[in-house]
Amino acid sequence: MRPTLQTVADAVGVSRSTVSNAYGRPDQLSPELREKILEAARRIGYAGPNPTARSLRRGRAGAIGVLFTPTLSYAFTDPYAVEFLRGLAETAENHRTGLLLVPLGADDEGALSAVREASVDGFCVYCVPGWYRAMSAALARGLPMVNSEYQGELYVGIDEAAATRAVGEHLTTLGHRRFAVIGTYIGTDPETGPTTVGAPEDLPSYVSRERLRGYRDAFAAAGVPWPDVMTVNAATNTREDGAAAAAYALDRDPHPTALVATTDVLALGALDALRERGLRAGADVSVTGFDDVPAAAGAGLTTVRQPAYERGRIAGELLLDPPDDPARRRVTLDTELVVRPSTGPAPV
Amino acid sequence: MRPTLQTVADAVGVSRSTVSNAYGRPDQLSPELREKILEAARRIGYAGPNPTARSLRRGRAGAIGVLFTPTLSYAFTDPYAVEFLRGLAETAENHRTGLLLVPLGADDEGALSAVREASVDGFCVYCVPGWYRAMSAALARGLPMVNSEYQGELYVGIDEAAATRAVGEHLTTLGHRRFAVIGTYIGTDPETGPTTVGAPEDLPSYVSRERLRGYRDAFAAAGVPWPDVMTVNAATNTREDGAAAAAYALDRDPHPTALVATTDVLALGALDALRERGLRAGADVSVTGFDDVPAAAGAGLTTVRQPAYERGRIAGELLLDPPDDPARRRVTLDTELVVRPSTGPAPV
DNA sequence: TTGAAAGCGTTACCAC
DNA sequence: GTGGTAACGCTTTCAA
Repeated sequence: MRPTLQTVADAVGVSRSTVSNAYGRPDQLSPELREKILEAARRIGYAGPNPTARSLRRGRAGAIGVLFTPTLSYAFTDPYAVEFLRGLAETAENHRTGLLLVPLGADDEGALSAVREASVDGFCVYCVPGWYRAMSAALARGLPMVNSEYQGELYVGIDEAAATRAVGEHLTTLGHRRFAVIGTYIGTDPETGPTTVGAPEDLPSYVSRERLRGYRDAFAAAGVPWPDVMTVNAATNTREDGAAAAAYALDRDPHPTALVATTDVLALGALDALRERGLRAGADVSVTGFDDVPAAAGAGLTTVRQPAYERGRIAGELLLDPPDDPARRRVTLDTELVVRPSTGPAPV
Repeated sequence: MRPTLQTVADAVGVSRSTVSNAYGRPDQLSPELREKILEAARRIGYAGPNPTARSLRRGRAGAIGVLFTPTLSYAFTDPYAVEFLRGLAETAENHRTGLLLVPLGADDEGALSAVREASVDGFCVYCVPGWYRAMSAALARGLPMVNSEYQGELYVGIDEAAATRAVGEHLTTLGHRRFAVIGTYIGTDPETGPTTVGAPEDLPSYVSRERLRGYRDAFAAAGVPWPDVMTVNAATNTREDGAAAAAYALDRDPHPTALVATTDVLALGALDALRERGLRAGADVSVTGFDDVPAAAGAGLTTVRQPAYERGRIAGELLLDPPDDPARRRVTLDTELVVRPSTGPAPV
């Protein structure tokens, strides 16, 4: 049987409380006794108080739960997500708090129970669509929760629509008038392919909705009504699906002169699709992304820089050390349009 | 006060056990009663059994602890580590198990308590030097532990020395005879700069030790004794420190014709240093790395490909579903020398 | 099908 | 400085 506090207490001939104090409140007993207890523990093979029992008793788990878009492993394929996590991890570490990556899995029921079974003091929700039931389950736990997408009590985000509006204006200024928008969660069915988005406002995913709003407004300002804009859904936020979605757009006749993707990963895929067809980015077709992931610079991709690391860091801060002033619990960070060679004047 | 099982039991007029069954063993009570209980819970605002209490009672935490090289956030800056984590996350998810990233922090004492306070069912230790006390603390917990570096009961790794021997032979075959080895944890002091490694066998870090052994053996076979090989320590596994270490080597006269780094990240930094000096990689100076991270291909870096994702996946498998056959609990994966333009014949 | 009782391993409070 | 006692919130026999 594994040793417990009691085992050690018996061995030394003191009470449980004293052993407990030896670990948690060294000032409550004499250094000699403490050393004697620790020594006995070592001899017996007692590795210290059981963390779960301690958590239960103390009412604090010592970890915050991280909810990521359905599959956990996906988080690590997305360079933006990795940066976000890095910021979050840093804050957590400073607060001596663990990060529990919650295994949402593919099925809804599993995700629900995973959220309900997570021993955490709060949740950081990232990139989980609002209609996903796991979100409500997390909310129901009644724990602090910071969300980068919805406007909750704790919030850190960017003005998504303003950012994409800037991208759209950049393109219309360059003379573009035929656009294709490539994004995830913008289709009625989850396949990669053309779709019709009546109005961006109706989209269930916050990020897609806001970003599309921005594009639409910019295009409309240049006289291009939304129904004339091609929209292509990407099943997942991967380079492959980005390429497939772009392929669809490029194979129309006439094809769009500008491909605007809602993420860099999709945009990088779009560049792949251009290359395959011998089209020159920025000359034959312009391409834009969003996020400014590390690979974007190398690919010469015009995009929106958003502070991923900062966003993660602040999310952690909000969760672990919320400001007293409610107003400061809602943070909006700045973004910046980064123009690179993937965009250029519309071909005549 | 937060509602508990009892609150719900009282509200419905049943016992705690029945409410517990409603959640954990639906087959133990009538569907009607169950629905009635769940409904009451919803009304009261009870989000389901407290995960910590459940863990305590069941004796299972439902998570595995991940121990990463001192700073947690570092894990996310290292592309190899991210791939490893992705594999681990996938396995964990399949087993409906969480991943607890343990906040080791910078100081030793903090790391110890972090390890002792982690509510987990096992540990996956990655890239934590053996002399780091957190390792012993993890060991002392008496939980299953998989280590990619040391030969424990559960092990998944590669033949590090054989892999670097192949790199060394590649270079000696190309005619190189003046080498500089750049690596982390190879210096007596933790600064970036020249150091003397009497014998690789004496290094405290398993990975560095093994990798240097391989280089030494290959160089020796070509008639270059170890003391003639320049060794430069890199304080951290970052591109910056790789560049700084390479700078030192390149600024000697005569400088080495080949820079062998123990990781790709360091090697990419070395390429930066070459570029700064107007030296051509593969022509003036050859450079090699280790890992084959995504950026290595783009940089034309000769390196050793090792299955990072697979390594993480298997680590998880070993922890969560250990094979009955003890022999199969120790896995060694294959590596492959990938030759790219960063290596070429030694200049005459 | 339901309920009573006995822990799981701790910590906090309050006497001594 | 030390030790009793009572929770923390749950699950699990076992008996009804």
